[in-house]
Parts: sequence; C-alpha cells; structure tokens
Amino acid sequence: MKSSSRDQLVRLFEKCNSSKILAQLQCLTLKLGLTHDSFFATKLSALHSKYTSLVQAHKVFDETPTKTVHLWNALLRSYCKENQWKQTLYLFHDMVSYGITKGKPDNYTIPIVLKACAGLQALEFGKMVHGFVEKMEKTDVDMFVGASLIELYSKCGKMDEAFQVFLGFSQPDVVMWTSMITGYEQNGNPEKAVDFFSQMVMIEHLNPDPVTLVSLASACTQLSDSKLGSSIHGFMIRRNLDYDLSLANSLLNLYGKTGSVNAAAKLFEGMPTKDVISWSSLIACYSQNGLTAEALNLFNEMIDRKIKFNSVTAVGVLQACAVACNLEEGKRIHELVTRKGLELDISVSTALIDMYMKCFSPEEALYVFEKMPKKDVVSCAALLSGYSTNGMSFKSMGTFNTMRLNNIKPDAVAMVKILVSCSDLGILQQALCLHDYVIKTGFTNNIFVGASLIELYSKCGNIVNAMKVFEELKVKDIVTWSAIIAGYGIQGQGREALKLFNKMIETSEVMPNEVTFLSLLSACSHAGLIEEGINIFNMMLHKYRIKPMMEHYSIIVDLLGRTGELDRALNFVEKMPIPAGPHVWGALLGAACIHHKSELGEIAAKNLFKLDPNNAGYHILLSKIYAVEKNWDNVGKLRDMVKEKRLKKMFGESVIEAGNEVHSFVANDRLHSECDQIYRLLRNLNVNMRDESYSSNSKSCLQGTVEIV
DNA sequence: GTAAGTGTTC
Repeated sequence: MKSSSRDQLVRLFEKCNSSKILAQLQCLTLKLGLTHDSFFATKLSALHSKYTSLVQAHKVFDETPTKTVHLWNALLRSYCKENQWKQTLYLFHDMVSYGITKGKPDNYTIPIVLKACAGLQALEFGKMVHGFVEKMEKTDVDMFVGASLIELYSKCGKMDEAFQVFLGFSQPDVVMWTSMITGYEQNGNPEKAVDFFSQMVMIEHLNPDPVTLVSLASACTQLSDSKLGSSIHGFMIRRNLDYDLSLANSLLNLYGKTGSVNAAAKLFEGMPTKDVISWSSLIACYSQNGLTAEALNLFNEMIDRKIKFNSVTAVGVLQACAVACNLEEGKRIHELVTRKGLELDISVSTALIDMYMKCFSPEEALYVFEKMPKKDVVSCAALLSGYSTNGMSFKSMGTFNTMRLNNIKPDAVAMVKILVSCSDLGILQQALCLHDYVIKTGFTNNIFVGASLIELYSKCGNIVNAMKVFEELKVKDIVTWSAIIAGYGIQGQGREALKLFNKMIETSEVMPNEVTFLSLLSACSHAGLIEEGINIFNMMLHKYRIKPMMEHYSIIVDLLGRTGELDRALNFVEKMPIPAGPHVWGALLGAACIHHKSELGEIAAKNLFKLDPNNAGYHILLSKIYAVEKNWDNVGKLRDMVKEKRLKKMFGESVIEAGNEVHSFVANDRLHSECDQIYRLLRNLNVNMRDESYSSNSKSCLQGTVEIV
C-alpha cells in the first residue's frame, strides 16, 4: 500500500509545473509522512527554487535530517542558477566540512562548484576543487567534470591549463571540444578556435552541434571571416538547425560585423522565431553599416508590433541617430527609453551622451552624464571625446581630471581620446604630462596609444619626441608608421616623410594603406614637392592598387594649386573618374585665390555653390578674389548673398602656450590683455618678412584657409 | 548535471 502511494507521488512530482501544484504536493508529502524521505525533500527543494524562492528551497533543505549528496547538489544547483556564486562556494565548504550524511561530493557536485568558481574567476578555489577531482579514481571522473574544468580555466584566462585537462581525456566528447573552442574564442585566440574546430570535424569525425557552431561563428566574427561564416550558415541549413535561435542570432551578428547587410536581412526574414536579440542584432547591424533609416524603421516596427525592446536595442538605435545626426529622433528615443526606466542603464546613458555629442548638443550630453548614478571609463570617454568633436577640447581636459579624482582608470580607448583632445589644443606642457601618465599606466606598447602620442607631439611641434615615441614602440604597424609620416608632414619636412616611407617599404613588412598615402601626399603638399607627390599618387594607384578617395584627389589639387600649377590642377579635376566633391573644388578655389585667378575661381565657386550652398567660407573666398581685382560690384553682390542666406562663418581659433599659460585667439580678436603689444609685434614681423622677401600675400591672407576648405 | 547568441568610448 505504502509503496504504491509513494510511486503515485513520484509521478505527481514529475508533472509539477507551477507553484500552486507545488504547494499541494508539499501538503500531500506531509500527510503521507514522507517529508523526511530525502528523495522527496530533494525534489521539493529543487521545485521551490524553480517556482517560489531560494529561501523556501533552503528551508526544505534545513528541515531534512538526512542530507544526501542529491539534496546537497539540488541546493547547490539552485544557488548557482541564481548566480549566487559566493553562497554556492560557502555551501560547498559546509558540505565537505561537516554537512554530508551519505556519500561524498560526486560528478554532479563538481561541475556546479566549478561553475561558481568560473563566475567569480576564483582560480585558487577552482584549483582546490581540481585537486579534489584528481584524488578521485580516474574512471570515476566523467566528461561533465572535464568540460567544467576547461570552462573554469578558460574563464580565468588560463588556456594552457584548460588544454592539459583536455589532454587528460582519451575520447573527449563534443561538449569538451566545444568548451575548448569557446575558451580560445573568448580569450582572443580565434585562429586556434577555428583550428580546434577543424581537428574535431576532420580528424575526430565528431558532429558539431548548435553550440559548437555558435562559438565558431563568434570566432569568425573576430576574424572578420564572412566566408567561413556563410559555410556555417550552409551547414546549419543542411542539418535543419535553423530552428536554433542562438545560432541564427550569432550568424546575424557575424553578418552585421562583416558588413554583409543583405545576408543579415535575408537571414532575419527567414527566421521562424525571433527574439529581442534577433531584432537588436539587425538594428545594430544597420546602424553600424550606415543604414540609419533602416535601423530606425526596424525599431519603429518593433514598437508598432508591441515587441518589447531592451537596453541593447536602445543602444543600437541611438547609434543610428548619432550617425545620421538626427537629433529629433534621438530625443524621441530618449523619451521612450526614459519612460521604460532604461536611461539609467550605463550603456544606454553612454549611447545617449554619444548621440547628443554627435548631434552637436553638448549641453544635453552633459545633462545625461550628470544624471548618471555611476560613471565608468566608457561614459567618461564618450563625454571627453564628444567635447573634442564639438571644438571644446579644453573641457575634455577637465573631464580627464574628474576621472582621475574619481579614480576611474582610463583604458586604451579612453587614453587615445584624451591624447586626441590634447592634440586639438596643441599644448606641449600638457602633452609631456600625458606622456608621463601613459608611461606610468603602462600603455607605452599599445599601438593605438603610441600612434596618438606621435600625433600629439607632432601637433605640438615637437617632432623629436614624436620620433622617440615611434622608435621605442616594440611593434610598429601601419597606423604608427602613418602617424610619424604625417608628423613630419605637419612640420613641413616633406623629404623626411618620404625618407621614412621608403624606410618602411624597405625594412618592414608593413603595407601602406590609404591613410599612409593621405599622410604622404599631404606632406608633399605642405613642402611643395609637386613631382614627388604625383609620383606617390601614381604609385598608390598602380603599384599598391589602392583606389583613391576624395581626400586624395583634393590633396593633389591643393598641391598643384598652391604651387601655381593651376592649369594642371583644373585638368586633373576634369579627368577625375568620380565627380569632384566640395573639398576638391574648395582646394581649387583656394588656389585661385592665392594666385588671383578670378576666372578659375568662378568655375570652382560655381560648383561649390551647388554642392555646399550654405558654406559662408566659399562666398568669402571668391569675394576676396574680386576684392584684389577691385571688382567691387561682384564683392557687393556676394556679401549680399551671404547676408540674404544668413550664412555665418565659423571662427578659426588659435591656441598658444606661453610660460604656464594657454592663450586663445580668433581673427581680429581684441580681447587679450596685451592686445596692443601683440598687434605691434605682428606689424614688425610683417615688415621683417617683407624685407626678407617672403612671398606672403597680405592682401588675401589665405594660406591657412586653403587647408580648411 | 557540462559548452553558446545582441549593446556603450576607437
């Protein structure tokens, strides 16, 4: 009788799927006097953690006198599932010290405990558990334990140790292989991850499952290998795995990151089920590939279809607003996000700051920043770099100081942003301090930081230090090479820049890219090296097969133009394979202005007024050409046009360091306390320059402007 | 009972 009611109860427990049924089952167990039966206690504890609470689960555990391994395991698993890793470890400690009634920690216990260790990155505790495993009979250790050990070591960044565990098994299963692949992928070694995958499939003839393919797809994302990615997609379809949501989502991400927008959209269309991750991934894919309208449309579709979005979705769509410079939509999403209470999420706030900064609304960005309950490196970096894009780099330095006061340590990206902001200011004193800081914080060998430091010193006029930084870099990549080449260019030392370029070609295996050529061409332009510049341009085209961008064309026009080769410049523009953009015509207009060629100026201006009608600078340049010719009628017409269109010219601001002070000036500035003396000195300089027959053109004074247009 | 998927500053 008793045994049959016990069997019935077992069956009822199997069917339990709600807290209500659980409560009834608990009553029934009590009535039948089976609460102390460790089997039911274990079941009750597990069900409580699933349907009610951990507290209830723990209560059942406490009230059970016979604590079997199963009961312990159930409670450990409950804590671990709730990510209460510390509690899990305390509990395990109790279990081995004094708590256990029957048996000892087993193959079920170890993976739970190891998971908690991995979550806490508690390597020492994990090693102790490993020691525990090593004392077990080898035949008793199963592959669940093996996979968990691999996960522990891989989460602690110890792939060598993970590999040793892996080698300890003669026939590792798919999960163990996958754990290794995931480990390498997550520790920044995607090549090795792909290697292990090939071995597993080609040599061991094991069948990858969806999880294996997810990890492989992540590795492909890191490698930007969309080819291998598509073959995963093919494999997935052949094996009918396309129902696997995680796998489809990770492919969606892969396509997005490798710029295969159409493939991503097609995959998304065909997915039988989609979750918030699928939607967010495609929105981010659109944003990151510049299809901002598509990103916004998809987000709006989500709202229309009442699909709930989360903070990740918000970040993706805010990026679209930032890229599109769409302040209106940005504000609307800010409101939506606030209504959902997501605006305090640190990454949403950061995306908002970035969006407002890129939409030229630094006040709004600061408002979001100040409301953040907790600031981190990334949000500070977003604010700091936003100030520099809004021409307020002096505020960036203030933000950097706030960071230091709040003990927020910059990472490599933040460091780059700080250095770039300082470059805008061109303050050598500050540059030296920052360099010192870079050394102290150990960023000296980061190539991105190195390149920014080189640029900083160049812009502060200290090429010696720029070169020192360059020479001390252990690894020199194309970015650092281009930075030092550009540095010499800024100094007007075009020949040195060319020498460095040749040295790079001869002594290293680094291949020049479009940025390198931009730096080189601009160096030639600043130094007036016409033929060298043309040669470099041809070399880029024919030897390196790099397709010139608009910037390359405009530099060549600038180079020809400022050296007086105006016919060649116009001829060059007319032969361009793509229609010339505003910068190209602008360079031509600038050249026409320096050399007083009103006819050429008119050609350029005609195109510019079409391409960039609201730019006051071009109107002013043309009017200056007319002024030199004393063609006051046309000057007047242009001035009227500017007034009529209400165009405003942006002020160019100069900053100079004298002693320990930084002074800033704009054109015709009379605000400085020593203004009279400054203008007196300028006049003297002008006289001296004329005496030295320097070909300054005080009538147009446009040399600086040509670079800006 | 073990392995996996989207996001913030370059």
